[in-house]
Amino acid sequence: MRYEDLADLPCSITRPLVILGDRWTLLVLKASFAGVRRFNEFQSALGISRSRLQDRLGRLVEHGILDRRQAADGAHVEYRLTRKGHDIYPILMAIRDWGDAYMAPDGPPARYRHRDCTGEAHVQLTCEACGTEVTAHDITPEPGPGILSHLGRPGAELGQ
Amino acid sequence: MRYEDLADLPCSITRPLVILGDRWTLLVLKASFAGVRRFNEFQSALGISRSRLQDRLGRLVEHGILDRRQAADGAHVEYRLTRKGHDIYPILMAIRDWGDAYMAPDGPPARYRHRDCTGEAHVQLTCEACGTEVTAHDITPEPGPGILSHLGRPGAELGQ
DNA sequence: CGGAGTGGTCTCGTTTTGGAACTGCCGGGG
DNA sequence: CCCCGGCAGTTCCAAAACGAGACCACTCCG
Repeated sequence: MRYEDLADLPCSITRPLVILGDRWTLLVLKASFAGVRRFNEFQSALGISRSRLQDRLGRLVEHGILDRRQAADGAHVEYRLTRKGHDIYPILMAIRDWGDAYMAPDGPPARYRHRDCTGEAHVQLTCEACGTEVTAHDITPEPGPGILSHLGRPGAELGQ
Repeated sequence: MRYEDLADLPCSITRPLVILGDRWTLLVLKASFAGVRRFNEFQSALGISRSRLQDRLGRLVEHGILDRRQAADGAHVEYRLTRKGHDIYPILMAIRDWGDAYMAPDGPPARYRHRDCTGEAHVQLTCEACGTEVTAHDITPEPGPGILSHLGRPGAELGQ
């Protein structure tokens, strides 16, 4: 089985991971959220090779996560987050919370503050019905509507 | 620069990504949360090659995310999530929320319900001071204590 | 025109990956 | 006891992904 075929599985964790879950993609997006927009800027900020960066940016544009456009002065190109790309932020913040908890022995390298009140922002997994914060132990997955069209398909035994 | 050297940067997004951000690692963890514990079970659930699975499991054990132990019957090996591994769940749920929003045209393939009240669980990025939900636009990163020890180091220009 | 800066491409040697065959271990049944 | 099947883990090789650097085409600016 090829890795890309996983994108056909009816799983909302697997499908994004086929796009985002490789060596550089989420780091490129992290730079995007930090305000990086230009090719050379990405390259020097991340230390990624040019050909790899080209590949990753192209893939993100292809999936509608970044938008590639000529800048106002016409002299260079800009890669900017789309709405879809902007909504990836909670994923990066969830990673950061875990990194702060387990990989930052000297304390958090950065604080991510709410601009309005200077409080720190954190990710919470909450139940939309009762509002309490939940963990993996409190969750039971069950089939949803999106799985119906996949029931009799080949490969349906993979994933959950 | 080698990819693994990124782990030295003082950034709580970059450091976890060096461990978790490759082709299979988060999918292995997704299977773990779904109750998969045995080598062959991981392999048939994911379609990953045996050598790759061996590498990924070993790396996760090495980082204290999974615990490798002999099962009670002594006949086989089990890989179970540690506390550190268990805390990765919000990352997967953030990915799922995004996947449900943008990669599930037929609706969510699965619902993740709160066992106590059957409400659905979702990830929120909230300000711990004022309690409101925030997005990337509302956040201003600033230096934290963990960055001090890295100020004069080589490579400090990378990251943000 | 010439030089600097841009995004992007090409090539080459290295590393990572996928697939499948193979090993060694253990328990159960004859 | 021996054989067999299932298990985790290893080894091998071809293919794909990768890093580094040279190279190209274009645009602005003087």
